[in-house]
Amino acid sequence: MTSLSDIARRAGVSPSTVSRALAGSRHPVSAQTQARVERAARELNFRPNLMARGLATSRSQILGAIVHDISDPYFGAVVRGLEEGARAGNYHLFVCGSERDAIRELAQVEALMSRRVDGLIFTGGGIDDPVYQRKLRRVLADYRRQGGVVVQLAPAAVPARRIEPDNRGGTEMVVRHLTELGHRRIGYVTGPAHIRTSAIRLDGFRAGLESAGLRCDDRFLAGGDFSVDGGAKAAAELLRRGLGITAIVAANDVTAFGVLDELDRRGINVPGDISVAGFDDIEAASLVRPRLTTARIPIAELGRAGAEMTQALLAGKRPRSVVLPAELVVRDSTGIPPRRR
Amino acid sequence: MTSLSDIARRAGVSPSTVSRALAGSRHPVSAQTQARVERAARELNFRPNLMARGLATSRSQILGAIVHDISDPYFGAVVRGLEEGARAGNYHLFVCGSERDAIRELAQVEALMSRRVDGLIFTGGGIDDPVYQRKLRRVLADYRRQGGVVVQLAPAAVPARRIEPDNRGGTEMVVRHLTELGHRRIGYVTGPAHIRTSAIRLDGFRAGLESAGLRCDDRFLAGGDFSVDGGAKAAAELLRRGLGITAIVAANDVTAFGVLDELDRRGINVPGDISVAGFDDIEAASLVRPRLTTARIPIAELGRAGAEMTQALLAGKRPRSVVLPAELVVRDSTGIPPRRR
DNA sequence: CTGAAAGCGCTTACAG
DNA sequence: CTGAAAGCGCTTACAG
Repeated sequence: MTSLSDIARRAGVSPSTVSRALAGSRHPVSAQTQARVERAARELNFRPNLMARGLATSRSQILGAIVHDISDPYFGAVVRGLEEGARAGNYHLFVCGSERDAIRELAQVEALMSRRVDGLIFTGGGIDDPVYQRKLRRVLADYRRQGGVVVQLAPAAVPARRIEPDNRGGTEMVVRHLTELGHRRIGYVTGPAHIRTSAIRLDGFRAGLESAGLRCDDRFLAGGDFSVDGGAKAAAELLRRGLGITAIVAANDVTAFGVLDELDRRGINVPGDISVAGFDDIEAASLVRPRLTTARIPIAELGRAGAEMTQALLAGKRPRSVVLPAELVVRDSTGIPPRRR
Repeated sequence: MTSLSDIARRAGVSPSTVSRALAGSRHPVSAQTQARVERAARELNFRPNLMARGLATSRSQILGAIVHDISDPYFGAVVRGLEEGARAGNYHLFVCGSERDAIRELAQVEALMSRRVDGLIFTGGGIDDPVYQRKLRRVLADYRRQGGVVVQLAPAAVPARRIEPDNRGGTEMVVRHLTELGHRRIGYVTGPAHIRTSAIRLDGFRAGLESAGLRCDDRFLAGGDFSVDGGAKAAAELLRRGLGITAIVAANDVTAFGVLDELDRRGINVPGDISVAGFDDIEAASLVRPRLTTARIPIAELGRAGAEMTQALLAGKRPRSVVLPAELVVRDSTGIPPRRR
């Protein structure tokens, strides 16, 4: 592996000068020397060792992202945005999956800290668990003390700068859409119980019902986990309860896909018999049939903005936390309730 | 930031000993010392600086993966498998998107090399472009010379150990399925022209037709790019040509979704009027309507196996390249051709 | 089993 | 504008 000193020798200058010429230092270098060094570097195919540079500068130029599930299309889109934003600022991106597990998430944070990532980005909702939160809080305090910054692109379980979608408002909008269509018996499939996002979207659901003068009966709630399977099972459960439901709101699109699938399997027409709505507006939402009504979040933009906010923090700026509005997208999966049941 | 020497001081031993105690060295350490060091490390909340370790050992314990598009569900699943496999071997994973662009891919490879990743994994098909290939070949030679290993989870454009799905055989199977149903006029939507995978799947398509005694007319081919939009446009193009097509095979599922969407928009019944099939069997394939007939690849397993092969190579083993068989999954999007046109 | 020393490949005050 | 020197935080022969 060719190193700085190899270039130095070939260019007939000192390693210090090579470093300054190649690493874009603010220290002046004569045009002639600059050219000679660049030439030598090119000829020797020099690739600076970024671990060495990182050690010397105590800046890794790496951003660490923790996602709940890398194969979930929502996180895929977020990561895409993050990568764009990171690349634009000359950062690399580490992606770690937590599987929404507190232990694993802590392990990933520790690992990222050992890699000395400059910024930590939590892309999913925080985990509601006091023990975990206490530990995380302590670890992040350490991290900040050493100069790290942390950003969360979802409701946080510990203090952190945030860019988050309007989970509550978005869900309320979806519910309002349904109540305005005339629905009164609306079921809800939650997200995983221990994730903050789930709680907030559920709040939105309740608020939506209330503002339509409806009360929220717990029997209309079924537990999901942001997966297709979870959605299908929850839909089955809601039907089993025989509540005369005319609409089902799912905590996210993926869950809604499971609901649609289960209803289809049972020959229940959507939206003729039951309306279905989701949350997120991932690409597949307009590919399923019927096309899914949902609350749209600008997912990739969320990622890009997250990377930018992280870099702003690293640059010493004080960006404010922001809430991104959700937008109702009405497609074919919602309609007026059936005449009578 | 607390370092090895801090621990050493607190435990009353030398940094060398701390290193040996904490990094799982094969060098013996007395049980007593071991305990004292571990205690000190715990008390001081020690997190070893992996950049420093990497610099000293010239092993980063990082695997670098290059994907065509991180938000594509296929690559999402591959990355998930890769991460599992990497974690199992105590490696971290860097993920970089190339957008199927030769320039950007080369830049990502260079970046990963600068990070001194131990292994390089190309997850998508190689790019068919002589200039790019020459450059890549040279860069990879450098990389291997410095101890790096490279694995490709798809048809490679340059020499590399591979684990690849049976792209040709899988496509042939899909075509055979259609010809056995009675289809004779079958359209094909290709993948991006410069990607090797596209060429091989197209070969499979042609071979499938031939073995059914049909000849492949280029008018039945339309160019796609592995995107929904590309699939939709290609379907429109095929219809515009008025060839009396009764089936469309798409180079991948995502493309097939676009085809389905376009046909639906035009009120063309699938599979009543036209059958549609894809390739990959990503999760969404069974969520669209009609459910998509496709050739299944064990995507996440491919990723896991890729990470394992990379580690095997790093351990000095000589694993053999393997082809993973594809499996025909018949769902609702294919059926017998309509009586007459 | 333990430690002192050199080295990994960079950067950056400091001196000139 | 250039260079010598020290340092970043580890590991690992080498000596004992």
